[in-house]
Amino acid sequence: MSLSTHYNPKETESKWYAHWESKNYFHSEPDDREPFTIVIPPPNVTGVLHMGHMLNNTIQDILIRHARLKGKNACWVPGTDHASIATEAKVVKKLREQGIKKSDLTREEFLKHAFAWKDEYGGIILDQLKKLGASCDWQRTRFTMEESLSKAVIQVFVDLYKKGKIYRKLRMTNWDVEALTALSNEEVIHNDETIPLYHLRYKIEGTEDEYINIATVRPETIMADTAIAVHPDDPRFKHLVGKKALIPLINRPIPIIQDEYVDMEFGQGALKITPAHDPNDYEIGMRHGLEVIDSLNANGTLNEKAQILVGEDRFVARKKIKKLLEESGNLIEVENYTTSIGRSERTDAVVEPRLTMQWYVSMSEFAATGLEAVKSGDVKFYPEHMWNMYYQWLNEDNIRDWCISRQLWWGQQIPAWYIKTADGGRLKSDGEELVFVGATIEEALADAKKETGNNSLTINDLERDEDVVDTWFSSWLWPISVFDGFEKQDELKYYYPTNTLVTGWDIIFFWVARMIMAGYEWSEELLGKDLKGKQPFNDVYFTGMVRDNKRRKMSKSLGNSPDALKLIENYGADGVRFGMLSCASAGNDIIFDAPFDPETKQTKNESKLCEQGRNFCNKMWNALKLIKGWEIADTEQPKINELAVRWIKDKTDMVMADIEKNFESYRLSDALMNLYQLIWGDFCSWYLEMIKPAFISEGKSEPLDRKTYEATIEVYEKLMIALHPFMPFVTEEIWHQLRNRKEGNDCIIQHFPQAGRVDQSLISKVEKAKDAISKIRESRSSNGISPRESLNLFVENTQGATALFKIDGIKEMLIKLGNLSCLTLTDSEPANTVAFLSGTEKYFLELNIEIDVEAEIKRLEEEKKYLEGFINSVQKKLGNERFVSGAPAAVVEKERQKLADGLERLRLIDETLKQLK
RNA sequence: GGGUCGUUAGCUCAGUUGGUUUAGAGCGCUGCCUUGACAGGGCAGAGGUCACUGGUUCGAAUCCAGUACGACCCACCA
Repeated sequence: MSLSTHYNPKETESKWYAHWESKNYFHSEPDDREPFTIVIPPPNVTGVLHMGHMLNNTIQDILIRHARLKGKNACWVPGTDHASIATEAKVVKKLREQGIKKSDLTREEFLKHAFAWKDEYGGIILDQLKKLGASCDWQRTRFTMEESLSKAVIQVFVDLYKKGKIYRKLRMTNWDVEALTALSNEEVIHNDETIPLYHLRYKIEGTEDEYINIATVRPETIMADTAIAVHPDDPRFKHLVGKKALIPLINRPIPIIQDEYVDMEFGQGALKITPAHDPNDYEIGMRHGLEVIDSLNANGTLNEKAQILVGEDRFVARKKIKKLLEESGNLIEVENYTTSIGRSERTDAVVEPRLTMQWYVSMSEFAATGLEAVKSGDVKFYPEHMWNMYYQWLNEDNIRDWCISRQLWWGQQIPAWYIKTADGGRLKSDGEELVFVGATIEEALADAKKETGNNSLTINDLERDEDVVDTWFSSWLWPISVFDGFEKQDELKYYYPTNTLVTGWDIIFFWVARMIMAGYEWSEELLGKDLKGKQPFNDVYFTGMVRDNKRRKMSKSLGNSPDALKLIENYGADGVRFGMLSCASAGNDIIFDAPFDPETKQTKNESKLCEQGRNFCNKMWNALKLIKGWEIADTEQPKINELAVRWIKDKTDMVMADIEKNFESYRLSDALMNLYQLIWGDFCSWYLEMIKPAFISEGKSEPLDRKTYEATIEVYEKLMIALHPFMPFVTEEIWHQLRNRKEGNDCIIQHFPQAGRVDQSLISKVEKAKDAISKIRESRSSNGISPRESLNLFVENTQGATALFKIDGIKEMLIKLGNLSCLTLTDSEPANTVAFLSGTEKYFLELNIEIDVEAEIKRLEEEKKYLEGFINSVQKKLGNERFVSGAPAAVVEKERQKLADGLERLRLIDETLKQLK
């Protein structure tokens, strides 16, 4: 069988993925092995794979495959998130395109459409993960809105309510006027925007031409003003305090009050107070007992309380009122002003502060638990400094209660009921609506009967809260609920706590912190004394954000993200995995190198790093081709091969120790580089050249001895297993090409190579030989001698040289890789040669050409200069009494050795220079 | 306003708790090498006063302080 010159990832990848799945290698069931568990950060069910997912999931797959090769019971649970706002927005948009309005549908009808949408588009992203090679246990695929997970949400809600940790309250919240729902603070993205700042004057009541001036960016809200505030210490306004000002256009009088919140320096020094439309104004209003006038509808249009411009959208109203104010003479000036504007993360609508009744989770206890979990080391962060950000979110000064209700349909409906009254309202007590929380309506009814003493109540008298809970209120249970842990604990007992969470730092509070809190809240209740730890995961590996070469976050709207699937098509999944990883160290944002095409204004689906990954696959493929092309004979193993085999085995073992260390500290890109250099550099460039049989004639070469061949295959196998977590497809393919395998003997389930004992002195001797070979090549190169021309080489007969060449195979190695006709120890400097140093050995290469003595002298003098500088620095160190007495003996000894070597080298150069001159 | 991270070769980054000769990798660049595994390749080479200023130390890219620049997070912003 002949192999093509280029590795073909396409066929190979689909072939092996199907094979692994058919063998059920990704599936995990509890058994007596040690588990290694990862739960996927569930992507949005309607999402498509982007670069962030690629990075994230590549890392998870590496950890899972590594654990599997280490003999652990590896379990990677995949799934998707229902992403309430984003998905609902998409569904609404699609229905609108079909001419269906959400408001014309019942809740049930809408959900039917939403689920139909989910069934059609949901899961695309999971199929895309398969292309990447993700070895998820697909039989365990979960969805945050499926029955079991929804039941858990309800159970947890009821539990927290009973524990007094959930409450309902009227508060100023962030309102998304497009999605028509409240948002949590974290769902609002603040960015600086430049907008007009309007300076207005309000006439003082009872005067003809006295005014008080204010500045506002929201003139359309003036009709809801209920006061003007000035600073108590501000002399400019002292005489106005207690008087009333008239709101322009509608002439409603409002009091002028004093409050320390006002910044005297800003704008006009006086502040209009609009309690319904600004959180700070609301606070001030509360302090002064001001009326709250809400002049905006939920959809952002002005209502009848505004008296004018009723029905206009707030931004249209802003433009129109500017004109009206101008006409009425109340507009003083308009200036451009840069301020931060909050927009909805999901719909990009400018967020409106709005006073609404919402459900909250009380966070102070949760936050303390969350902090302690990380502080105590139960949960470890990689990189560690993420603690700072975590602390900043959770410390008692910053923590805020979590608004969990959303005015949407796509999500788990809040399990709370109210008692309907005859007039269509809800039964109140002390002005507050009576509410009953229970897992079922019957439970709520029982409570209602008890509380009201009215035993004639039936379920028909109850109406359920319309709202659903925040998506994160289901995903914070993910590490428990994916194992159905709230219903039964058999699997939870085995898999919990999970091992590593791999996620972006941007959701450290949204998700990571809350999962930790949920873990501490419920795991012990569920697992009791069998608990292995309350934390949902032991380690959190934070990936960076993937950015473009201008350091902008990659996003669809900017067009600066390459198409993830196209990249896989172009470079193979292994190539892309290599590319992603080689620029990703934990916690640092990664700058992905895809070039920008100014013509299409899109990022090209090209990447130098992925190309390098593809080339690496090709390199390994061709090494395989070389080995498989050799004829094997039962001949005696030549000394050079024996040495080469010993060296590559030791070198491999040595690197395996580094790799293991790097895995332990999540230095995955370092581990990959270790392997890259070992395979490409040591194995291909050096080892294979050392053992490569001599060429005889066209298409024919000497046979290779069987012993070397077997050893080579063994080493190559080891390399493939070690590389498998990073590049699973190419390694599986080569694994099968290396030998005829029995059914089920696959790379994915081998044992990860152990680091063994290593003969350091052997390794360093071969390194010396390699150095001498490079120097021979350099001499050729700089003197214009072809590598094909065999040359004579002499070595100065010293103790060091004898020791080196005593090693079986070293001499042959130099002859073979340096293309020498002979290598001779000599006591005198041979004529017509160029000299070079390797270590403290002095070599003389016979070039068979006229030697340019001048150039040679120049070269040596440069080397001498460098050496003198070096010796000088070492001598200075050793001449320092405090160094010699203060530094560890080993360090001093090393310096002495450095000096001795340096001096010896200097002597040798001087010697040659003298001869040349 | 509070905080975090970063600044090392033209570019993207390592540098594992201060000592591996006077700092490494990949890409890019330069020279040479094409019928013999691989041009998606080979060999060799050029390229860095480790942002700056002080300090600690026998010794600093590495530790400390300050400065500058950049990125980000939180809060506030009429």
